Amino acid sequence: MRILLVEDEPKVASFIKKGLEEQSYEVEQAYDGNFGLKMAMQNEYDLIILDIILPHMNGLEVCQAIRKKKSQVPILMLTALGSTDDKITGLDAGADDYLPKPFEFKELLARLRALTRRSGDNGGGEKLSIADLEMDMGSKTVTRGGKPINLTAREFALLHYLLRNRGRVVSRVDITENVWETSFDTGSNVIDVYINFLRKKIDKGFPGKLIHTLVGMGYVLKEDDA
Amino acid sequence: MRILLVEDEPKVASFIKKGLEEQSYEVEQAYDGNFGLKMAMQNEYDLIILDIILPHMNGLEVCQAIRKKKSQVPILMLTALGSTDDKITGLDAGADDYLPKPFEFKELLARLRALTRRSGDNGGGEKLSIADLEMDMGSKTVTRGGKPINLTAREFALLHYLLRNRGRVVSRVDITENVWETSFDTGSNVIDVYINFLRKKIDKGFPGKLIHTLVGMGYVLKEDDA
DNA sequence: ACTGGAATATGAGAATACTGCTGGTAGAAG
DNA sequence: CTTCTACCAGCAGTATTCTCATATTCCAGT
Repeated sequence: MRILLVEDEPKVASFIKKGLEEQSYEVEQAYDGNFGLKMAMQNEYDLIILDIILPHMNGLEVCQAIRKKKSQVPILMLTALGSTDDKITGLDAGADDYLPKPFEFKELLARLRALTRRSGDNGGGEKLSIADLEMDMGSKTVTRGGKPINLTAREFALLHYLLRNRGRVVSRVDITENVWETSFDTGSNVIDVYINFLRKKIDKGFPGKLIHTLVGMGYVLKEDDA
Repeated sequence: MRILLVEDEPKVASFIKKGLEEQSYEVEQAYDGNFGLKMAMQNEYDLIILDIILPHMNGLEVCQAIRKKKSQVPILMLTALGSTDDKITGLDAGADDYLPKPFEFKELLARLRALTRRSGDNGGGEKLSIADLEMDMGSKTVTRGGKPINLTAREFALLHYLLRNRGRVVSRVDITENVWETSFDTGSNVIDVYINFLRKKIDKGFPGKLIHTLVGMGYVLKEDDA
């Protein structure tokens, strides 16, 4: 879990950093707005903690700049200003939460957990399932109806993505970007082929298909409707 | 934007409801935990505002129950308790934000915007509806009166466009540009044909037509006037 | 009302796009 | 060297999209 901490007061910064590292978060720091924005643009973070009062470029501007880039990183705004109006400005600038100083460290942690829950930290022994299909992220194993299923890395990644979006239709573009991580359209049919692999391993021989095709739209992982 | 408000004090409830409706949010109410949970399960909301102190089942329990169902609706916890520990419990129970009473209404609005922005911009669980017709963008499914309706990609796109502009007349040119994405007039009648397809699927066999023709102008999706 | 021309609705089938699948290649892993 | 994985090419079957020809409806101007 990588966190970007943008805070100019060295004392506060190192306090937060230490505390977060104790919880085994990976923390990178920036000491002013400009630099913070640059780091946010160049790297991928799971969360950004942003002080409002910063040299060069204030937190609100940084926040807006990040959002303009369509980035969806959760942003936690941090500041000494406690009045309602400031909070509102912060939240409207695109922040996801707001924490007034002084705060208790455990509250920071709690809000952090709330913000990152969604982005799906798959570090720990997370388990995903649908119907009688189970995927264990920890041991990278998949079973259906108790039977273990052997998947290659790609197959696993694809199934993982489908599982994370179960019930939602995912287009080929979605899959390309999230599983193959190339935004370029190679004009190939790899995805079809892999869907076919998965079908053979997951659906074939089991009652109730899980992988469904929506022609012209994409694929869904869902239980057959009753 | 549909909001579920779970709050037992009538005064507070109606205060919030009124305020939200002024901002043209659609608000539904529940007066205790049990009922709130039931409503949350049976309907789709864009956001849930949950008081912690409730009769029958407190807000924390409701929150956990909702999360257990894998539902990702943003939840805003509301309470008189202001101490840090209570906030933490709330956030860890699966809430996305926490607002201590008394609060200023505009702060509630700001937090609301922050919470709904996220679910809105991932294009995901968006839902559109008119009368008893519902469209779920996530699973690309359409139902009328609860009955599932199968649409092809093109039909879905057309209905989506009509739904986004429900109540407004859209011309053939509008449709060509927005659904077919060609600004060129091919001189064909594809649109008529597809309107006809849609009619067969969503109007035929149901009481009350939704698709209306305005000769010389275009089409509208609207409920029959009483 | 009546009517003729324009606009829209509808049915059938051709044209097209999409998907499932097989077989094969290159390269990595063992 | 053999096996396994990732990927590509291409065909066949099928669902979808579109065209066209033919009703039907609409509406101004009698």
